[in-house]
Amino acid sequence: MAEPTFRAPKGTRDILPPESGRRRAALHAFSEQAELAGFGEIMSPMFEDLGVFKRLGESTDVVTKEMFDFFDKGDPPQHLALRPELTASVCRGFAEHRPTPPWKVWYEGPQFRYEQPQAGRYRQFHQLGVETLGTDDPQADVDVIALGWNFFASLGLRQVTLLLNSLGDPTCRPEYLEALRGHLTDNASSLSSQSKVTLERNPLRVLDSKRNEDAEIIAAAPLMVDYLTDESRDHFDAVRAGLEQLGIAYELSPRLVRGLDYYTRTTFEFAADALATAQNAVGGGGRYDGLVEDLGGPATPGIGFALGLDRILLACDAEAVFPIPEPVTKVFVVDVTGGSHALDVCNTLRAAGIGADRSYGGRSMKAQMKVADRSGAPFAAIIGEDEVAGGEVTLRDLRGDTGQHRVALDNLVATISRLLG
RNA sequence: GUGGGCGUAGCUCAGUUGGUUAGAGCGCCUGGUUGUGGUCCAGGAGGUCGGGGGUUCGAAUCCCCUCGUUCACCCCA
Repeated sequence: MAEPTFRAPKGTRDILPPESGRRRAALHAFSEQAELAGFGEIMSPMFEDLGVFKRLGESTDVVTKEMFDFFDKGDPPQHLALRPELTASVCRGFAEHRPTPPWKVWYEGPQFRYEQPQAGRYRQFHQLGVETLGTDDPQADVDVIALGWNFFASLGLRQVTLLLNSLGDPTCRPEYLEALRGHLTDNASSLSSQSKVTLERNPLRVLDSKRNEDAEIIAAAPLMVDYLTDESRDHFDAVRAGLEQLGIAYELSPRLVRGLDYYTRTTFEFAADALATAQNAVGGGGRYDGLVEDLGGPATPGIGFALGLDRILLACDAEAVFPIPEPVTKVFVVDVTGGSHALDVCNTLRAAGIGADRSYGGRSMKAQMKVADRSGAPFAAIIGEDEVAGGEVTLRDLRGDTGQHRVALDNLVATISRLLG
């Protein structure tokens, strides 16, 4: 294959029609549900001061080695980074604008991480998310989780598992970390070399390891849930009760830790069981009760999630649900008199809200009919010398067996509206 | 960052032990008598066989390097 001069950068891709229409439909479904649940959209910058993301944690790979960072042309230059996620931006925005809590926002957009691409993993990927800041009511957690759950269901996905855990709070976590570190250190000689390194940085992360040699030690490790303070325990129980009240099935996953260090208490992940790849997490989130304060704002609790649109659509493919939407073109105008009548007719139909398209370049009727067929439009409006003379078009049913008949130009919009029901 | 698979027309792929102008299907274009698609038929366009170097009389086919892609580790959505 002759190499094109340029191609989309590694880990990025062009989303072409009609697949792009499917993504837009998914985005629309999400925004609609978020708005119904009282969330308003936040549109934040694609890049931020690097410091905003550094607050995500010094031991997270997202921060330490996956950042697309650069310096601007200022004097002195500012160290900026393309956003690797949006929770930090939302919290920065909260700290900056001080909206009245509770502040409920949703977002969608591309995020960037400098990683090796693989199945379901891209350097530019699209996330949908919500954040509720300013309340630590466990029912806010439930509302957030339910929104994600219902969104998956609305797409038709059935094989999604909600994994739930609590990562404790600043009071009980240190005690647990000490116990965990003790256990892992005692068994360090059997741990994989990578996990030994991870143990130094952040023992919690060792629980994430998929390496066989670590499995036994991880299975025997102490669990956070056994160390929760009464307060965190009560919160966790209330979240579980709320989910049960709404009939949302969840699976307790006591070793679920998340890749960002800011999480506290409620932590969850949506796993797409239909995906056979290593990346089957289609969404994840939790509480981050200290993040706003870290970013210079008032102490503010928060809960939210981010869903990966790219993976969600892969999961839809795997479950054969949420197909590409029907084409918008309802009438394909075939004009064999040169094309200027198609110009008028298309313009009229479009003004009336009826999707209309045509071909260009004065092609033969046969060629134009072929394009009409391919367009998916249910009707072709044919214009030849006869029709022009009579102020009419020939309306042909391309999908059914109604045949074709002449329609006066003045009645075209009404006729098609009636036929489309 | 580490390791494996793969790179032949727009797409999916054939290319026999290295041997003449590199093939198929789909898609695309043009026709099949004067204005009609989805079926059928006939033509046609389109490839420096990812790139570079080497071995050879001769390489898509063998060797080396490189780039791209893909999967996995890591990490995460």
